[in-house]
Amino acid sequence: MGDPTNKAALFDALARVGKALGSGKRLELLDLLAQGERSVEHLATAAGLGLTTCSAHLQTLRQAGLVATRRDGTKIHYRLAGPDVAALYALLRDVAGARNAEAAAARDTYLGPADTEAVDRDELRRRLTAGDVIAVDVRPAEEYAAGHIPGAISIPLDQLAERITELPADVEVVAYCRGAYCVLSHEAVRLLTGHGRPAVRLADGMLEWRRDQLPIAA
Amino acid sequence: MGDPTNKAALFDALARVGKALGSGKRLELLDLLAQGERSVEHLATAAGLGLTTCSAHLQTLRQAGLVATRRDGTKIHYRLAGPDVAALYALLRDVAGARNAEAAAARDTYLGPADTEAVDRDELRRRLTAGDVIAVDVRPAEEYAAGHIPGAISIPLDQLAERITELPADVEVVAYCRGAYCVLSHEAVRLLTGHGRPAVRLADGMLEWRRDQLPIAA
DNA sequence: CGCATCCTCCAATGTTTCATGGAATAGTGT
DNA sequence: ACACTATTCCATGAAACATTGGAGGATGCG
Repeated sequence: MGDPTNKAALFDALARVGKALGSGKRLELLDLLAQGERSVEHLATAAGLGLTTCSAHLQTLRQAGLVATRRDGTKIHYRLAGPDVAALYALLRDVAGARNAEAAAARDTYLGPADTEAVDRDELRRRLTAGDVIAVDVRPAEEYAAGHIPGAISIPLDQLAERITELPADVEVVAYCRGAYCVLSHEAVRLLTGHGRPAVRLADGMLEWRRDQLPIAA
Repeated sequence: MGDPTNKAALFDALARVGKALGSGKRLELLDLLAQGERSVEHLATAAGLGLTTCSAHLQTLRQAGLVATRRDGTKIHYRLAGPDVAALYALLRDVAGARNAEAAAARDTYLGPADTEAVDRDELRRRLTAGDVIAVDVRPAEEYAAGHIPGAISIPLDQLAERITELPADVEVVAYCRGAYCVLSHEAVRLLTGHGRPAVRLADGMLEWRRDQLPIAA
């Protein structure tokens, strides 16, 4: 009863998924894929990887069952195998942030000084329906196109400075991005408040919005 | 903005937690620790590891922040750093089972033929309050002592054959164990039905019971 | 204090993984 | 068929990891 060989085989099989989560580059790829499907080349440049290196990491993720592929002409688009994969990534991130001091320190360093005010999703939804604020999606345009918070407008961070005039000067902006560990909304709020615009950021982002199955506009 | 060095440092820090989940032995240790705290020696024998090897794995888990220690005399007891760690382990397990064909096959091989009937938690709680069934915790006695389903009695699997007479012959037994991937309840139900006793198993176990914050008896 | 227990640290070994560049493959367009 | 693009496969050296035995540190007991 309970053959130790089978038991080891089971845990080793589970570990293959764990191993796939055991590389910063692969986690970065998952982070990108959580926003929508992407070609290999796009992922490589976005994550700062060599093409073959990126492909190898994607193979690892695919063998673990975490991502799936779709062929479109000569391009191959990778995507997360399912919403549970995004949830796993988010939980790994949250556990690391809560339990691992180094991870928490790295997060705080990356996100920069805690000088930006944040609102939670309930407050955003309440104030959005009240017409009190304007939600701005500061992620790259294609991520906005792959799904965004209903009512939000898209101004990618790298266009925000030049397009700041598109925003009404007297309505508060709520900027959001990929997720709680994404730097874009922090930068956006700093830029906006630096220009004297009232701006806060959403405490998390699309990753958590999708995870909790809130409505999404396409 | 968004220093790539800091970004890499963040993902590498998250990856340290992922790496900790990238070994079958470490997952087995987490599986055991999810049932309650344990000494190093106990963990080593339970997982079939050398003492130093076990200690090394525990150090890895501790550095990742997934486990914590408590000294009691010469013994050192390890425990999960928090309930979120158990949730992370459970989700990894579930994602692997759902997305990775090898993991699913390994699980099915380990748990044996699907010849045992399962009930879910709602049904168990309903029938327990109705006095319709008797819940039997077939985990080792110390895991029962560390917390169990209210109303359940403890008959460890390795004592079940000799203590079968303690069970009323005409009341259905619901056996449960560590979790959905634990073999004990499967074996218990096979043993009981093999003796002509009416028995089913709980579809999951204490891991999921704790995760969903259901009441626990001590 | 001396000794036993329990565990961690250290060093050495073999194994696995990672990054990279070149070759091979699949699909597109001419 | 041919060139071209996008990606995977393969081989290689460098780095990281797992396992094991023995030394060492902390605690408890007589």
